[in-house]
Amino acid sequence: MSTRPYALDEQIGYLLRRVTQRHLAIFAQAIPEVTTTQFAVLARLSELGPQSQNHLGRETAMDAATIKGVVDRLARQGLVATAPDPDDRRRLTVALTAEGEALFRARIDTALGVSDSTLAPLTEAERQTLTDLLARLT
Amino acid sequence: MSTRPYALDEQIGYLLRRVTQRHLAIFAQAIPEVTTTQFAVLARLSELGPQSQNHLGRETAMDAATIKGVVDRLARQGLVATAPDPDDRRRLTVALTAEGEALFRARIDTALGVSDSTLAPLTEAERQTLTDLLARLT
DNA sequence: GGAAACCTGTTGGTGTGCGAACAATCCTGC
DNA sequence: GCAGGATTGTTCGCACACCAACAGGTTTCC
Repeated sequence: MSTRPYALDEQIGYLLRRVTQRHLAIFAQAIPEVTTTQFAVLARLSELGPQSQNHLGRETAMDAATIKGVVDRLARQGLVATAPDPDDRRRLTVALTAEGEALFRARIDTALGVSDSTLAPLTEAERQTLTDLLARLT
Repeated sequence: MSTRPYALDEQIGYLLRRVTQRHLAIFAQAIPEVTTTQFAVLARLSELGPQSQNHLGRETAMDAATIKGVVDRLARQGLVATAPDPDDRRRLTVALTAEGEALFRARIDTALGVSDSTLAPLTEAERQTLTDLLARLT
């Protein structure tokens, strides 16, 4: 019967949750208009242009049920607009509105600053190391 | 007008969300009885003994509203029990049940294996580096 | 050409997370 | 000894996040 101790504070899942908490708080403080997930959707739409809702979800790492809620809330704010795809009647095309594009552009620098603030306790080299290691765990 | 590009895939928040997703999926597969947050509560109760509900929340990085829901669901499963504190009538003391203690002990090794699986793409040295860097961002 | 397989979006249910507001209780300072 | 302030737990509302089940539409492949 093994009794390896379970050090909660050293578990990767617990650390991820706590760092995420801190990051979300910094983001919400800096950019109150939208959430991190909503901003990710704006970024991808700006980068890739109009996308079907499910495809947009895959591009932003959200399942079909989640992306629907996010798109609905963005549409309610007038930041994206949806339209049926004439070529495939199952699809719903999601596009940035002028307002959504404007908000995204206006907040890019702030959003990059949020990432910097989150990583503030680390040196430049350490930030790069962390980013690289995390990218290998996706 | 600056136009620094916004590389979503390199933003710390997006990376944290994706790595967390992968970790939660591995955990749910390996330990279907409870969630990661519920397991964290079991771990802290096992480590510290009975605690007031709010204090337990602080020890597991959850606010008062969140810890209440988690404790309620654990109580519904019979893994923890709550009792009023005779010395302070505001307080609700939360304690592991025998069943909760047994489940926690029985799943410790599996839970440590979940952390290993999450970190599987990294070498031992890289895992330590990542854990140390994340710990400095809490 | 038509059945099977697949894909798209929707809905309902469960479980975090957090802010804000509230009532009850406890503590502090005068 | 008591008024003001702090703490504890609760509730409500909002926003992810995922599973499972479903209905329609499209593709594949015989």
